[in-house]
Amino acid sequence: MTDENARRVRGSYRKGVAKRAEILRRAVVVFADSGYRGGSLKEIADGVGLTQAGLLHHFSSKEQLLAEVLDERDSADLERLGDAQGWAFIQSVTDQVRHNTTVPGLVRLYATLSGEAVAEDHPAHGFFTGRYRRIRGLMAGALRTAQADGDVAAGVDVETAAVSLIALMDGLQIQWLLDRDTVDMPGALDDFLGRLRA
Amino acid sequence: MTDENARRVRGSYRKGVAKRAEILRRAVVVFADSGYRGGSLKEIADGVGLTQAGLLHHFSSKEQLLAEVLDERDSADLERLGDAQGWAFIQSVTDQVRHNTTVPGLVRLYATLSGEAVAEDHPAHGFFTGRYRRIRGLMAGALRTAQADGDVAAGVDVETAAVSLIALMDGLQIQWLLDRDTVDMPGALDDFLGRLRA
DNA sequence: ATTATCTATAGATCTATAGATAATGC
DNA sequence: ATTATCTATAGATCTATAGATAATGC
Repeated sequence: MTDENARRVRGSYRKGVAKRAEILRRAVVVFADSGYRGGSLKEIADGVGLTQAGLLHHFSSKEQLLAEVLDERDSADLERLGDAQGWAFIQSVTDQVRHNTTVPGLVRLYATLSGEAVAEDHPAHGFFTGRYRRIRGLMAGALRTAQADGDVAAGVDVETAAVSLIALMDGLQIQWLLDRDTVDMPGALDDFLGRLRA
Repeated sequence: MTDENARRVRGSYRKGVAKRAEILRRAVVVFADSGYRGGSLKEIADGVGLTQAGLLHHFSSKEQLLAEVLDERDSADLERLGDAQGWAFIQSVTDQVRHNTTVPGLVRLYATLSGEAVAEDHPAHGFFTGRYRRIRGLMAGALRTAQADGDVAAGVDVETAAVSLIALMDGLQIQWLLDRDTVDMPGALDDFLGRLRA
């Protein structure tokens, strides 16, 4: 009875693991350029030297591929943020924004997908709703600590400032993507943060 | 020789004019919900009681329909802004944001399309690039006047403030669309403007 | 033996065009 | 007579599945 007939599962070969990672990297680029709806599996598959059917051996559906792209990017982002507290956390966010100016592809991924995902039936709708809620919480907590430390002015409403800070970053990304020479993301952010300082 | 053989052009019938306007209204809703790429002519046509081919009698292509939707919305927005100067202009912008909370469909149209349109080959790419450039100019001008009038603090860099103000509004829209109960767009905007005041 | 990948294909769409018919109004 | 709208269809896609072949590694 103990799995006498059970098919032995061997797991992925080395080649498969590498290809899977390659697909994820390519999917980021394609979804960033064309969105989820606009980007096709064939385009991603072509970019990694597979047929579209070959790609679906690694991911069972387009939706699952998107989910993995988002999860991967999300944990990478969280990792990069580190575990700084208070004002140091806010500073690490501005470092992130500065870094973002060197990776327009990733910036475009979030700008494109978050726009698409405001539709309630979009597969990433829940992801973005949860992500914003989480980031607002992190940001509000950091601002609160910074305020207690005397780094942020006493009059600042941390909940509002958290929403606004995130909104500012998102909105700057859109303008920057459309006009990179004119829009100075880190500059605008520093300016905003300067007004919050104690 | 003077148009002896030229086909006489009679122009649209009353019914046609009305249908055309109806299509434009419906296209706003569909493009807002699904974006340009995701929204189909059939969906728009169904919504106004036409076949997809019937719709294309009024607009020669999907791209032309989008262009007309954007032009129409743009002039409606400009009209609504009025001709206030200086701080009064900034105030009319906050009125607009307050009004926007009652028309989520229109908010979604811009949020969805501006995300899609960061792709350089998107038919609305040029529209949004130009639109942001124009709005930044209007906003910077109003802030400069307000500063001269003593309504905005002397230390404020109006160019940066213009970019940031627009970015804030756009970013707030995304968060608000995803979480309408949590995000207070006019509140966050007032808070930001309060920090600019003299 | 199991995984990786391919070819072929079903079944949905989608946009745009051609050509026929119905409605409108000089 | 001209506009409005329909049916039919060409020609592109797209995702997902079935089943065959090639590559990998117990």
